[in-house]
Amino acid sequence: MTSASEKVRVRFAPSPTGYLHIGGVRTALFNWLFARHHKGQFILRIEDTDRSRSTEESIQTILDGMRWLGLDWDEGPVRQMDRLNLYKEHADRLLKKGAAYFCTCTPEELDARRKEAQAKKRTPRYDGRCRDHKGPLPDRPAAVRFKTPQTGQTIVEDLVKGRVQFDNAQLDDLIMLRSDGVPTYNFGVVVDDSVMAITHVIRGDDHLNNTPRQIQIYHALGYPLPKFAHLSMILGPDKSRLSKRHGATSVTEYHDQGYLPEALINYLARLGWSHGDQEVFSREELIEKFSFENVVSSPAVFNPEKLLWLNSHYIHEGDTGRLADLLQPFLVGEGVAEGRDASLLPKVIPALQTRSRTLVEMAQGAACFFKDAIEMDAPAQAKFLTPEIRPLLMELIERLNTASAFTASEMETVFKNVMDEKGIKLSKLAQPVRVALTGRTVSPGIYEVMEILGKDRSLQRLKKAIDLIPSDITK
RNA sequence: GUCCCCAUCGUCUAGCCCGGCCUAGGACAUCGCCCUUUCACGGCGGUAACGGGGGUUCAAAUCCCCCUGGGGACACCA
Repeated sequence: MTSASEKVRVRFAPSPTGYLHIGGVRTALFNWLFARHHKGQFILRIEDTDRSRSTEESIQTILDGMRWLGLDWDEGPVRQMDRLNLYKEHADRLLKKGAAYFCTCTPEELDARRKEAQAKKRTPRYDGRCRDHKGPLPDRPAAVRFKTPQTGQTIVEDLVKGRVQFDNAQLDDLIMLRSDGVPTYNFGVVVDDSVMAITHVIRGDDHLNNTPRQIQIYHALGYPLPKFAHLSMILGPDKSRLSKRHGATSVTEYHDQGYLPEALINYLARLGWSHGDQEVFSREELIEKFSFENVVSSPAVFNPEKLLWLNSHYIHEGDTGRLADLLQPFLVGEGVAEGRDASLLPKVIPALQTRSRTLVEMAQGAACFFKDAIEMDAPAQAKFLTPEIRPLLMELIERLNTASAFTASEMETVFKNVMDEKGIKLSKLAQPVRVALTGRTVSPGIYEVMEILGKDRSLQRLKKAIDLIPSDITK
């Protein structure tokens, strides 16, 4: 598709003003997939020119998130604040050409005019009053504005949206350099994308309106245009732009809630892109199959349920050893002392894989195998550890004591015998035992649980459970 | 207020570009059944959509126009 001479170079350019947003991740992912598909380069650029809001901490969060998801970059992170002279040089070029000019309007003045326009329901727009200012350079701090062509049209050929037309009369003169010499977004991107030889600008479609202005800057600078691809927004359930009030929107939260990176990647890839009816994709398949041909142009509602389903899918299929590693911190989170009885993990994890949708759930289910004192779920206790079950449990303990071996199959035999003799169903016995042994109503198969726990701990817990049963004075 | 984008089941989407194979397919969720003398997993089946109106055409989810609805942008934020 793309010849070797025009090697694909794309970039993800977040502004470090907060956490790494799920929408940002999707943009990063599409960039990354496109780069990897074309064996091109993926570059990370930090757009930190908003000095009041950018933080080091945020940069760190972004890098961590990218690493967690395996979105590795080939160059960077490049920081815009490290290259101020680059923007200044470019601004000077335009100033010299007469394609830009100094503007001495103060932010306060501009703000007041804008507010007034909005109040009068008029289009807020810079009126160009400094545009034709002649004479000596201003003696007070001045911003540099771009002299946007006021006639004709600018056409954006977009890989996702198609051909989009804008009247230049619609555009006003944007500020390129603030009065302190720091570039604004629209100027910074153009300079950097040009200098960094970016071939495809893939970003959120909230930037589509900025594109004609940027195209004019490319023209003025004499730089070739990259290809553009504007991805539709990710929406919340109420169809407004996905934000914090819709729930978790930061990658960190998904990590902390026990999601697997491959689940998030898979989910986000399918949000706005498809490959026929396929739902589950490995990273390699994604790289192989990704193309803008199949990127959808309409916005998509974020569906946490489906993400959860994918996560459970990947947990079901996951490699035990890897899951064991990933689970570790979550076990600690459940109060299991670090590095404890790690030898049980190879048995515990497979037993829990089909009943855990997240690593948090898995850790919750696993905790009872590692702790001395289990946490008893109160409703479960009330429901299943009842006086009428006491004799059955006592009988069971008796039999287990004399069981030849403490294996799952032997357990089954013991249970069978009790059931036959007492004429009860397994469900009658299994749930109370489950609660006694794990403190919960959901656990691996009950025989399996006993085998993993072993004879001593199993019997101990059963006895303890009997002690918890209220005495049967009413009967 | 101006400009831009978008419009298939509740949700993600296939189909649309190159009209007929669409009595519109898949997935998540939901409902029901089955499997399991345990909790899950799993299997099977059901409910559910082309926003409205005009064209064009023998034929429109598919092409054109309008309306409506939703989203976004209009900063010395990005």
